[in-house]
Amino acid sequence: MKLDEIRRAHGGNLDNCPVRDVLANLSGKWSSLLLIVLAERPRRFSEIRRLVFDISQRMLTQTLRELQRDGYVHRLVVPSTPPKVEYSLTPLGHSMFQPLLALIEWADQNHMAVREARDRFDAIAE
Amino acid sequence: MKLDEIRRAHGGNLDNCPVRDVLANLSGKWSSLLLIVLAERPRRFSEIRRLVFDISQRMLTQTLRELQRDGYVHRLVVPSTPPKVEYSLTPLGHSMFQPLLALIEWADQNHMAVREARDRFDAIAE
DNA sequence: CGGTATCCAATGGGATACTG
DNA sequence: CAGTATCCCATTGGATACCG
Repeated sequence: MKLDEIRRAHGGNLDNCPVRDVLANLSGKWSSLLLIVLAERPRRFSEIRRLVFDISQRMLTQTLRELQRDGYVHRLVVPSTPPKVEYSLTPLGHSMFQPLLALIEWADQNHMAVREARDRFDAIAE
Repeated sequence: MKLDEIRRAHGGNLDNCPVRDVLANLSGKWSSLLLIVLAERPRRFSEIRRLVFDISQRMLTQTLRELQRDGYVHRLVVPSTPPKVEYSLTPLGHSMFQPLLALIEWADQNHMAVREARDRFDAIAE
């Protein structure tokens, strides 16, 4: 794909633009972290909460709903007492997670380079 | 890389977590769009503004600064009258753009699947 | 031309309390 | 257990005016 095609997809067609429309919902504070947890294996609500221990209950519910709405996450309710709810990645979710994982691995490997760039920038600016 | 390693990198080490620290700055409303424009070729301030025509001057300046601070973007001032400022991707920026582009292409190719998932979700919820 | 500065509205997100 | 509901604060981002 050519870069100018991607760029032009944005012009004149703002709400439909894939970059804006799709990536926007992956850009939240918690989305990628929840996807990492669910890509490993299906998890229950309380399990996810323990793993991402500083997320509030409100944001966990809300972010899972958004990911479910976009078709990345499946929500399975097991009616029992107490109720169980299991979250898992859909095929679409797994498909999307492949390129996302590449970006996550880049972040992991180049974390220090970014931090050093920041320190240099801040040192000059003072 | 194993998923549980990525996940565990988050636990107990919150501010240093690469996922949070690096991806957070790529998650803004304009970051990926500006990176797409600059990955094509270097551009002047006013050029970028024309291409991403609905960005405000304030957000263009601010987002470019953040990308520059993290080491993705280089800012070259040509002192002339009128002044010229050219923005371009650094080697680190080009390196990061490879996995980002894969995600952008995924978004482009699966845009409709995501929209359909949304419609189904909204239809059930009503 | 390429910015800053200021003000304001909208959104994101945390804390707490309550519920089937 | 897995949520909702409410309130409130912090951050994001848009509009406008001004500047070297």
